[in-house]
Amino acid sequence: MTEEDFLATYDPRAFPPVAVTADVVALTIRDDALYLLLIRRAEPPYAGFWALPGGFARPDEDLATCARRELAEETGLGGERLRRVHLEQLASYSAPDRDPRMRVVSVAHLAFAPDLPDPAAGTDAEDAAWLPVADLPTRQLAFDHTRIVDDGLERARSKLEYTPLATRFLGSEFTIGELRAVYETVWGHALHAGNFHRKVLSVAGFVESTGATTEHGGARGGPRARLYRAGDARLLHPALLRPAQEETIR
Amino acid sequence: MTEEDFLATYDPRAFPPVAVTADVVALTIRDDALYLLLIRRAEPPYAGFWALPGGFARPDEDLATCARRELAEETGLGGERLRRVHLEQLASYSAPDRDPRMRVVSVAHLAFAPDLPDPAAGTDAEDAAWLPVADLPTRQLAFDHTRIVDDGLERARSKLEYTPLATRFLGSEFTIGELRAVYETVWGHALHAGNFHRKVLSVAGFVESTGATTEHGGARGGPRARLYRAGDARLLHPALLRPAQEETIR
DNA sequence: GTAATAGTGTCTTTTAGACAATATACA
DNA sequence: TGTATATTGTCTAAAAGACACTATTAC
Repeated sequence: MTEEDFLATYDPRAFPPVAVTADVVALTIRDDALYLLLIRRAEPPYAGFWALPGGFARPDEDLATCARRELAEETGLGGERLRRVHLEQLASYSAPDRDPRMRVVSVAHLAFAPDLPDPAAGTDAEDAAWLPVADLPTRQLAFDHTRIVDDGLERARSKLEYTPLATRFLGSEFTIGELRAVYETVWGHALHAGNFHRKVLSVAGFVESTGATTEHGGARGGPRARLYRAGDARLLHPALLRPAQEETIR
Repeated sequence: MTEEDFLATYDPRAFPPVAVTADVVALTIRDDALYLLLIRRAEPPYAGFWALPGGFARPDEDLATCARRELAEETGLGGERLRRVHLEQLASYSAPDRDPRMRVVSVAHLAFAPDLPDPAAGTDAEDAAWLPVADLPTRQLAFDHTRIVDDGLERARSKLEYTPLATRFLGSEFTIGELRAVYETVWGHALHAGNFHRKVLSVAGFVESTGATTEHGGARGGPRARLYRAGDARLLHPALLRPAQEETIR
């Protein structure tokens, strides 16, 4: 053990300063497309670039709390509606040069939200917006946020497979067709309506019936659909797997 | 936006100091039991307690590098043998009071290693040891390390389901029976030998034959077994699922 | 020989997926 | 009326799991 190591064990203050931020990859679905909450940076570094919402942890809060606070501030959301947003830790990003100002370790989080009002209304009018994920390849995000978003999207796709979190993109009551639209939007391809329907109902605790149906049929015709709410399962068993993509396996 | 927030955006140095450590939940298998690498702390806080190996990130290294360095230092491992150890990020732990000295955010990592020589030999003879995971309930670990270990164990169990990482607990060549023993040890229950055998061989890229067999049969009899090495799959498809435990689903 | 293990065969059950049919409601 | 959608039915294929059997080797 070097003397430096010993000192480190003995007193962490001996080490150079590090800042820790919580950043949030917040996803929602609008018009059958996936949207991501982004903030346009006003100040350098990366002034003018879009970046993930996030900020430095306050002394008295853990990073999950920090992430939820940042999300509340940027979306203008609060109370029950904020509580319905799913928030989980994604991963930490710690490349020494990822922020030119100083050493900043980011603990990224992933959020699933139902369609929300546009931000900035209630907030201090920063330039915050829900942008279509499909447009991201044409934009360069600040810092390493492109990588973080990619990781978040992959985690989201994966989470829909074995958890009931797809329901978090919807209101408290929804139809099987709306739930299928969430899967199709996040996974990016069409699913067979009949098989999906049967599968969802066969997984214990995924959804439970409300007994009611929609007021009207679909916009382009069709019968009224039954309404469901999220069930009590935390995991889907058996899971709802994406068709295997050979590329991702090897 | 409060002035404090603005300042934070503008200059992270305005925030109180935080230290960032990489801690490692390093697992190995000995005698059909799961072992965890622990360090006995010499200094307060938690002097005399067992703790996860870990330490503060140096200015020029990211946390994965830091975790691998810590693992190398504590195991006395290096070169090819260290490279064969699987290391992945687990999660970050950030409760404000998790370290009484100051704010310390830990980015925990998870490592799978083949059976290794006992530590301390080559190193600076700290009190480091591989301890049976089964004994942990009787020990109180330092800080929030019990929680971190629990999360690591659950991640390990889950990873064996859909990745070929079980092979990382073994040498470069192994029998199907040895691979099955890894699953049985990590999952904590017996598997059907015949069905496991067929399943492993049926998953593309999980293992590939070396053409050779073991020199001798099993210690208690039986034919020589064929030898395999890890294949090129990164994911198992279809996955090798644990029997569903009703408790974990709800 | 006895016992244990490797590896294979076979059958049943579960699940996934393709495809079809029917009923409902919008335009 | 024509079309889109919800829901259910049916059949096939893939996979999981139970169980049995043979061959090989340690002792």
